[in-house]
Amino acid sequence: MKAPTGKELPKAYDPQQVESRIYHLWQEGGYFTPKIDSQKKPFVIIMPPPNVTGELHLGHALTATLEDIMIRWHRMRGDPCLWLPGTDHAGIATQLVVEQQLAENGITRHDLGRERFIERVWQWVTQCKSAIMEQHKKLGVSCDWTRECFTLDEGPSKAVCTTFANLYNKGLIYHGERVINWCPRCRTALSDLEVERRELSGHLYYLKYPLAAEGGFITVATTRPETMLGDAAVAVNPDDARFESQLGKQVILPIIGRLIPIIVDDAVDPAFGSGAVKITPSHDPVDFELAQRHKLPLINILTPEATMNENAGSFEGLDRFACRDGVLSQLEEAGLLDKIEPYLHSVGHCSRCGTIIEPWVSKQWFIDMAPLAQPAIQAVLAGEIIIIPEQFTKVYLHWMENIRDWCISRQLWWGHRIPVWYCQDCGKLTVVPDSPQICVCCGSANIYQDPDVLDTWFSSALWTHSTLGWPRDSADLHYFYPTTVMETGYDILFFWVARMIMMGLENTGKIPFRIVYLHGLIRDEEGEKMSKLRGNVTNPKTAIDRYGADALRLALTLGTAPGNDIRASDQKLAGSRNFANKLWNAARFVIRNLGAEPILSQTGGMETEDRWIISRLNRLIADTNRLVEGFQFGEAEEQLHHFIWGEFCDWYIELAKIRLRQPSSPSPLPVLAQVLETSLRLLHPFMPFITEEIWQNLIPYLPQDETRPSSLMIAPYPEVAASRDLEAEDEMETIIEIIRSIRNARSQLKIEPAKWIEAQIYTPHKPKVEPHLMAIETLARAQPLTISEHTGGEITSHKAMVLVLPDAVVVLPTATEVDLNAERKRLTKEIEACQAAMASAKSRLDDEAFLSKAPPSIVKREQEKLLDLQDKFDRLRERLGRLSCLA
RNA sequence: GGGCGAUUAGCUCAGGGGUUAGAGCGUCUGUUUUACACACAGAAGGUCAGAGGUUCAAAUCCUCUAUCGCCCA
Repeated sequence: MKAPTGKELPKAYDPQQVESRIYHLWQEGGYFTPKIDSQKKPFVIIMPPPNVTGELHLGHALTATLEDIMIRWHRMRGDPCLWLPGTDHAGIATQLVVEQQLAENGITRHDLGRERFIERVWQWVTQCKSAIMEQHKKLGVSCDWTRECFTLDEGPSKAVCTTFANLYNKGLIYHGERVINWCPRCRTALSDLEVERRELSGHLYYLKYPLAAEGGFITVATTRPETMLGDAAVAVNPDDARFESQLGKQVILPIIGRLIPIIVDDAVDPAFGSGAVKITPSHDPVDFELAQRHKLPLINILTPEATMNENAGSFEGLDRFACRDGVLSQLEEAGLLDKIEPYLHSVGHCSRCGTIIEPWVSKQWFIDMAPLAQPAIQAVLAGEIIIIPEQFTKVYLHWMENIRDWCISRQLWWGHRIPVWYCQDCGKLTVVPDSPQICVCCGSANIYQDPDVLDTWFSSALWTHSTLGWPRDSADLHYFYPTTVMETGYDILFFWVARMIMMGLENTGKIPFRIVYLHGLIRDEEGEKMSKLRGNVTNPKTAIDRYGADALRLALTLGTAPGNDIRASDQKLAGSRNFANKLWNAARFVIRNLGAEPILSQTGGMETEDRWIISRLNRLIADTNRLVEGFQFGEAEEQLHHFIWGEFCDWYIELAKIRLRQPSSPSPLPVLAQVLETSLRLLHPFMPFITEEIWQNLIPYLPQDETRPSSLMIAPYPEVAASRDLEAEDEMETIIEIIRSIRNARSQLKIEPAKWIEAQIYTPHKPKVEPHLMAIETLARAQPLTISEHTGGEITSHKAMVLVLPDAVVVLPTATEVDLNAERKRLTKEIEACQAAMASAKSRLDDEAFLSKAPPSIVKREQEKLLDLQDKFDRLRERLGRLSCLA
């Protein structure tokens, strides 16, 4: 055994002095890297890779905390644990960040050219990745840094190309002309999910289109009048009688002068606007489909920058919104603007840069999702994959059942280049995972690669298996796949989780994970979503520097439920820091006393309070394990908090102090040490730094144990060692109640804290209470203190205050300041409350239905309750009666 | 338009058929009591949004209403 150093711990816990030192200790120990043991089932989490767009925010900190809790818990339980970290290249978002940096110097990416721009992005990425890693380390995450991955690494890139080629060969990836969401600022296509719809108050413009053959007009309503330049038809609902006479006729498209037909289609809603709608196949997804059905021409009027092109006639070169004004004024001059109504409509915005997106026809790559969705739906329906909290299952299924094709090509420079080569000789496509030298059809070397890149989420969708080596048949893939838990925010259920399930099943034939755990969003104190725009983003580093990593972890997760949003605040951080300090000082007390008694013996008897705290500890162990197993981390933390602060510190340590002062009874030190050590292990997954630091300080004083590991993080997680000691719990409950009642009375009587007060205890449970007289005396400051089996009926002094408890009556005979009226009032109030409780118990017990239908245990409990109440009621009545006699 | 969730103490939230509904923070009163003032002791504070229903029993399950929030079209 190492000799106790006798060095005192600092008076307050200072995380800054501890955390980085402890993290190094763990890293040097190599505890983060799992050992593959074919006999054991591994526990695996693939970390959601943060974007390399900047530093981590509190949402990432929450993700990392929850995952670290699970990983540390499983690791301590002896499971081989892989927690694989990584980062995401985040194509459009990262490109935007670097473009903004360039813009500060007045440069665009086009000034640099593709190659130099990419170099520039890599510089940024390198710096960003290390910043993210540092932040994660500050938070204490125990992930396996030796397996860290980046989406653009060779392995994951190989997975991307392989998947693309496979899906292409199966006919599930196709190249096609569709109306997609186009961001004119990013100059790229976006998927439907990357479009954020915002309600805007705009206008509904009613335009009059002249009929070609005769006089008159047909009126159409639109929110985007400038698109009329690309109109190919006017459509009405076939059942709409208002337009019967105009069917099959042609109208002259104003400004342009093109002749376009009036057609019928079921898709037209007769209730919208005038009932007739303009059809712009190139600039509206619904119109596009309608145009396909009616073989209407596609007339594209926009450039990629959303200025008007040559098809817009005299408006060529004008910005889309300037063009709107121009079109409106020309129509007005021509008397063709019927009316304008205010109109609330939802407008798509680029979720990255906020620019209003333009539905735009273009040739893009798509994945046909429906065939991939089917097995992914089945996996969840069959319970192979479980979603927590459960209510998101419905959301998932609904989205999957109505899934639409996914536009995966992006006109960006940063990302996985699409593995498609076009032959300039035969015009055919070569789609292979490896860079080909020649066309697979004609053998020509005259081929060039598609300039576009893939949606970032395409590579993210492969993350659970591409990080483990797929498409190679690697040892990691064999052992760690399928992974166990996918823990992430509910906001990327569709973006990521759903797609991972589909692609995991498609590529490996197996589900990618068994459990999806979705956490809520972090909000600020006012409940606002955190965003850079609002400027309410907290950097985890700031919080850690001020309060410590453990405090941040606890503040983010204490008392929270899965899937619920979380409000972050300084108050919560301070509360968590206070708890850390409380634990620190409890440990300080224990260690100081252990130091005074160099040899710690495990022998010696146990007092009731020892049995009590150990029984409570066993209950805590059972609860904690049950709750963590059930993903109820916030609740588990609450139980730990309650035990350590409310039971161990408030009662057990206070009781132990009394025994340490007069060493005749068995020493509480073994129990103090045992309870502290076990609590540290229980708390470690949640607050790893402080628990490790205390543990390292504590173990030199503990009995030597060859099996004890060198770090708390690999010590075994506590398991229930003994059944509850209900006798001890009951006894201590009585003692605590007596102490509380005297303290309460002292406070009511305004007795100075330092002053001793005489107290008499009357109880039929004298043997139970008697051994604790010293504790009651000290903690309630009651002296002289006597105990008797009599009922207390002989109290005659009107000065006395009588406290009626379930197991005892406590009399304070010299409570000189007792106001008789106040005392009568107090007793009457207690009697009333007692009566009310009795009445409810009685009415239940009088109810035949209750007696026959309720479980016997409930009935029995109710009977006991009534007896106790009756007893208390009698004693209260008796006391009140005597008081009345005195008055 | 469709769907999901929330409504519990002044605030932030747990709890999800079975004692008299909990925690943290805040408030009030007192205290340097030798681990801790980042603390201790005590107290006040709730018709569990409203209305129906199911049940021996509802904060908890069902229906409707109101308010707020989110997702999908």
